[in-house]
Amino acid sequence: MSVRRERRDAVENRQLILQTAHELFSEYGVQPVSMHQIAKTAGIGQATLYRKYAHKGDLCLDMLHEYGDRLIKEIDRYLTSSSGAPAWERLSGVLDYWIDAIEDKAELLLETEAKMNCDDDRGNFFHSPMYRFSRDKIAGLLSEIAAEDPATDFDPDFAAHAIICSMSPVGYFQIKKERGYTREQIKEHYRRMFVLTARASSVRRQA
Amino acid sequence: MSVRRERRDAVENRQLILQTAHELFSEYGVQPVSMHQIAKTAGIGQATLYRKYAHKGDLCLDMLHEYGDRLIKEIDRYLTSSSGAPAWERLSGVLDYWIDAIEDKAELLLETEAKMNCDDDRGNFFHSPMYRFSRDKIAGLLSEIAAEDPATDFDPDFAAHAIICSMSPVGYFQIKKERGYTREQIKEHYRRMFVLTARASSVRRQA
DNA sequence: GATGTTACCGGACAAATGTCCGGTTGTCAA
DNA sequence: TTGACAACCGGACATTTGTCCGGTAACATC
Repeated sequence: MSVRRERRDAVENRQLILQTAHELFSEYGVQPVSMHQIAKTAGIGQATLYRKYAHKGDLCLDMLHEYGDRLIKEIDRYLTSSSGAPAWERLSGVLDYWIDAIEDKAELLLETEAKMNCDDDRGNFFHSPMYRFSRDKIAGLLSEIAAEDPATDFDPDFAAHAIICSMSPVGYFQIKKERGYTREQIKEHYRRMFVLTARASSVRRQA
Repeated sequence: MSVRRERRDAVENRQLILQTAHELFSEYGVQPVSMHQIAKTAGIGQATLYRKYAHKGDLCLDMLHEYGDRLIKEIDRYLTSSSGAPAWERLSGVLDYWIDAIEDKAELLLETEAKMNCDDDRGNFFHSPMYRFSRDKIAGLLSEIAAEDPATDFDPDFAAHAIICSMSPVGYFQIKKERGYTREQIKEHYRRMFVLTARASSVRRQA
């Protein structure tokens, strides 16, 4: 049995769905727009929409992919251009990119996160390239930092996962609202929490 | 205008709802049970249920309160009994309690978390005593640890919030499933990540 | 170009979430 | 005790989510 590629009409419908959803979200916001409304506006059937996207979070995640690809490229470029800098500084930079992404795509990310307990792989943020890439890079940087400091023996992958989880949109906006922090202040807090400790022990080691 | 206490029939209904929900959840699990089913089984109207609980996550959070109160007491007792131990050890103990709670109440917590983007205060986990208490205690322990090590200058409250977020049920079960970790292995990972670093720098300082 | 297979289409259907409103009952004050 | 008010009650209703199935059209093969 040969691999059959997606039918042309299916591809067209996918484009149509993404474009329609984008327009509706731009006009009314993400939360108020229903799947029914998207299908109706796009002029397609309900099932056609649900066949492509298991739920709204899944659709939102797909809408984030383009942005995610761009983000991945940007972070990659940043890491290349700053490859001479110490690991803690590069880690700090990556976390900054991540926080900017949360602010830029708050609504889509919140919607995605809300439906993330789905056991199926589709529409699960943890299977997205954006998460995978970020976790790998953060883990790599943590490894570099750990290599300089023999006292730290945490698992870099686990730690990277924990760091990303600690930056979940709900948690981010919760503390931001509660304390009235600006985006830059939160970046600074994350730096102090995850980065400066590493840097400090590294500096202390050199002394 | 005097403060009017909850009407007797309202109190009775609340008890009835909690008991009915508990029975249904025990028999079928949390996710498969609908609000309609709960109301019908309890023999009350749909609106009566929704008046008390804005959504299923809100109901789950209320069901967690009894457990949460017990947890708070346990942690408090533990902290009192181990007040002589170093701060990093007590922090480790608190995190263990928290992970046990995630495992014990996985379903209810996942349901609560899924509906947490609600802007209204009702049914928001971040306003629960369980979260407040844990954050305060963790922040206090972090302060103690930081006091011993002048190199760390993170904000204890912010750090405590980040630690709790990093332990969100979805993230917890994601990494657990992906790696096939046991509960004890994850506890160990969190220890290494958040506790041993502090301990190490403290030991290094003494040397 | 004809043909069989197969994925796709979308309206209709089922079920869950969330809201409204006329009727009822507990509670407070007189 | 009684009357008035406010909170509560619950069935019916509206909206949203998610699924089924008969019909249609694209793609591979001949």
